[in-house]
Amino acid sequence: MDAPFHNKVYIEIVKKIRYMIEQDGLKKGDKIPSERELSERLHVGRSSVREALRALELLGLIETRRGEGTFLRDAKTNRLVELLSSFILQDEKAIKDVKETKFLIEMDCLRLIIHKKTDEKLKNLMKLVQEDLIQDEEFFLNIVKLADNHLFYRIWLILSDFYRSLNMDQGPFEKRNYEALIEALLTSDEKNVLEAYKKLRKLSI
Amino acid sequence: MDAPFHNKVYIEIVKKIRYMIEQDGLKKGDKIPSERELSERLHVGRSSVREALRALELLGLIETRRGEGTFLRDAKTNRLVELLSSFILQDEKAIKDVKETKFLIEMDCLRLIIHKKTDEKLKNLMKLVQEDLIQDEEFFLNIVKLADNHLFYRIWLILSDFYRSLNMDQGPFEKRNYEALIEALLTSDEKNVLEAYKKLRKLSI
DNA sequence: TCTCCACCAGTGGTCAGACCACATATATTA
DNA sequence: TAATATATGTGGTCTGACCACTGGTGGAGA
Repeated sequence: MDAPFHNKVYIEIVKKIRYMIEQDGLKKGDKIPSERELSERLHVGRSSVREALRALELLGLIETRRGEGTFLRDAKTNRLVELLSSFILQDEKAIKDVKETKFLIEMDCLRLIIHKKTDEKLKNLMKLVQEDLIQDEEFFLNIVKLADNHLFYRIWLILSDFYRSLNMDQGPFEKRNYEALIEALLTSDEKNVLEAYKKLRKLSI
Repeated sequence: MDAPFHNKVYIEIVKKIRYMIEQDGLKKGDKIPSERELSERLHVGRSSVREALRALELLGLIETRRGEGTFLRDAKTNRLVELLSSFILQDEKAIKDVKETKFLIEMDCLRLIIHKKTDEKLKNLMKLVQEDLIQDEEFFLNIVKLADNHLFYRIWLILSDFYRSLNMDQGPFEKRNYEALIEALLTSDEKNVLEAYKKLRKLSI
């Protein structure tokens, strides 16, 4: 119906749904119109609407509950990773890239933190470590958040999912390394910070 | 039909397609069975097959050509990053984050290059600069490629697109800054490299 | 014989309608 | 009032029907 010229209908629908979400200011957990309603409002067949929704679902951007409806989802836990990893990550190089990218971004975040006033929050994080309340992934989730760069945050989340799905042996959680990293951050000395990080990650470079 | 217990049919189909690809040893570019054939072989409706295929398509794992068929794509050009940009980046048009991220990634790539044997290619790049054949964007495209991390490459491409669309005033292309950056890279000294970069980008930090 | 072109089968793209399974709200009944 | 039955709305799936496009094939014409 809509654009037989170039784009496929379901792609148009994806865009329109995204636009709709933006317009109506929908948040995570909010309900989006039913398939039948979308079908009518957009003047397309329900099957096309479903193709768009299924794609978005596979990406983890929406969640459908039979008998209830379709809801926006917190993109944090997405199946995207599972899928892509099973299709892509056989490649040695790709795995290496994921790891490398994740570590480099973590280092960038550390650098960003140095130039911000985050002592208070760092001390809170320190407490969490000392009280054995968090481990590696959550620790760096906090770090990345402190860096206050939403893009890095999103990218890191995906990479972290990937990384987890690789089931790489990380060795035990050595608390003192994490404590040392925070201490280094509190000194605001880049060199110290990076050294602490490399020790934590057992990197040589 | 298949698993009425919990899983949705289209998810099962995704899995089976993946299995099929593995079994038949299909490579990128190869054709996968037609929608109708899959429908028969898997004993499901064609619409369910399509939902699965559309999802895989949106992920960039397959490519469909009307009148021809459905083909496996080079998984290396996955949509990981495009997804980030179209759904997540759009929400928070944090211009500052885009700029910051782009620059940090460029610096990461520079660091990566230092540890690789790329002198030859750097010298070629130097020639291009000297002969006025390239400007900023293409210059850094080369740099990012040299870093040899596909993930960074994809991310940078998106950021670069976005950055360009922001129409930020970059000032004139000062050739000598780019030449100096390459020279610094040839010295393999991280400090020199980063200083050259910061001068080029007029960064203070 | 060779070349060109119309035709046809196969493929993806889309729509409409019909069920089913499930969840919730509403009306009915004990 | 509380428990139950019904109605309605939702996603899940299948079927069959077209359309638009591609590529090959076979026949007409040179």
